[in-house]
Amino acid sequence: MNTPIVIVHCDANSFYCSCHRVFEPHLIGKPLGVLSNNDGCIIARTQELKALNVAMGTPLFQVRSLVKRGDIMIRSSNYPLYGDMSERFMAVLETFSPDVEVYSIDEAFLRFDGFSVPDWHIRGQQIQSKVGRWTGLPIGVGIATTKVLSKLANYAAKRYRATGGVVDLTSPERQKKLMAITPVEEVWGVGRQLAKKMKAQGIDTAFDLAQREPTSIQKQFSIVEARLVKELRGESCLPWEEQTDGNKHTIMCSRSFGRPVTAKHNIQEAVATYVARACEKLRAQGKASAKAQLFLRTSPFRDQDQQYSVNLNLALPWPTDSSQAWQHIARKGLDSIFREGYLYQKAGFLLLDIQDNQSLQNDLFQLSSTKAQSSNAFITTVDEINNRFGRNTLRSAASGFSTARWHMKQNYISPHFTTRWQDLPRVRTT
DNA sequence: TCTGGGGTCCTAGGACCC
DNA sequence: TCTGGGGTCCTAGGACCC
Repeated sequence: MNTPIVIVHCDANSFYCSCHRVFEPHLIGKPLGVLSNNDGCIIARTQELKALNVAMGTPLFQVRSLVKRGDIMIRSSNYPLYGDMSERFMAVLETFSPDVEVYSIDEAFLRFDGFSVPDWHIRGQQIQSKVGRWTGLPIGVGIATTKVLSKLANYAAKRYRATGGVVDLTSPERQKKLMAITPVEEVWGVGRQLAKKMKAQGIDTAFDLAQREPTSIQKQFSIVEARLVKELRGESCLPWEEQTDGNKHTIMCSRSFGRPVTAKHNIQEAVATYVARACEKLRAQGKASAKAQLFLRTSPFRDQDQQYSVNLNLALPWPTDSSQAWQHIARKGLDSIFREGYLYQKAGFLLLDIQDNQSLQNDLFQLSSTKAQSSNAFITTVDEINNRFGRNTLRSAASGFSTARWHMKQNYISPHFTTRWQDLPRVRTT
């Protein structure tokens, strides 16, 4: 008999918060929130914080008094820490299956193809326990035969405490039971808008959705929702993507400013910084691009102010990973869209149509090959130095200085426990 | 005073071509 | 009175995800 393919979905509970707790154990059991860039709003919450009815996306200023009183704890986001903890997490998962699809920084699908496992629930507990012991991260584990069902299983693992964080949903009877009590908006891929439309048609639960014909769902919605129905019925139709990163179609770098910005030279510095960062990512992936977008806008939350939002398409005649080429055209682009008199809040640079850098045509007329090579050698050296000594060690003068007023706020930043030598935790013995 | 950043995929509609 | 049809490419916008 063929062993069915089993898909196990693992994700860390309150991942960003849990990363902080690993290195600051006094935060365990406390209501803890992690802030977005600029310390703007809360983007990750522990159970204890959720219990206090602090919603996702709550602006910091609305809970400032709770923070001051020590009722809740907060940390600025610390992406180097999360990235490093994520790698450790994924490395543990890879000890269980050779097929790991890293879906996001804090979750992954494991595929078990041809494994004969006597008890999936026990296997799930083993995964959970090993990740806990090796990384300190608490995780949920959902086990089923399709991605959508395994996500659903993991939802149940978090929602129902008695599960201990592990749910085996390989049996059709258990699938039915769970789906019947699960609101349709909890299905992966059904957001607010879709849930509203579906409920208007009497689709209230995951089970209701699974009962519909995929063809009629496709007519009313789209092929995406039709696939969801099939997956809920146990028919696997979402692709398995082992190398999800490294094959991006777009690369974005954008930031809100620490405070409103009016001066053109500040915006120029910010844009130069974002362009440089996006091109760095592009080179790190060995890719190039000929199309991009530059955008600039005021704060949509400031009703009292004049609003301005603009999105400019940029194109180069051939794909390149050269920061200088993109800097040049982005600067000209900014000249054409910048308007005096607005309180700008955010800018960004988005590279589109990312392609391999291998087969690129050199521009025979513009650059002699020796000039192209020396420019390559220069930028490679800059990237190497920045990799070794930290981002922005070497940067273009156009990016300005780190004290600039448009820079991010990070008032609650924690040490880079795992990625900076001087921040390594110390252990004392007595 | 203070409201994130970075992605994906799909559809509709216009331009253009034969 | 009548105003092709189909294919492709591109873009904008909307929905979703973490």
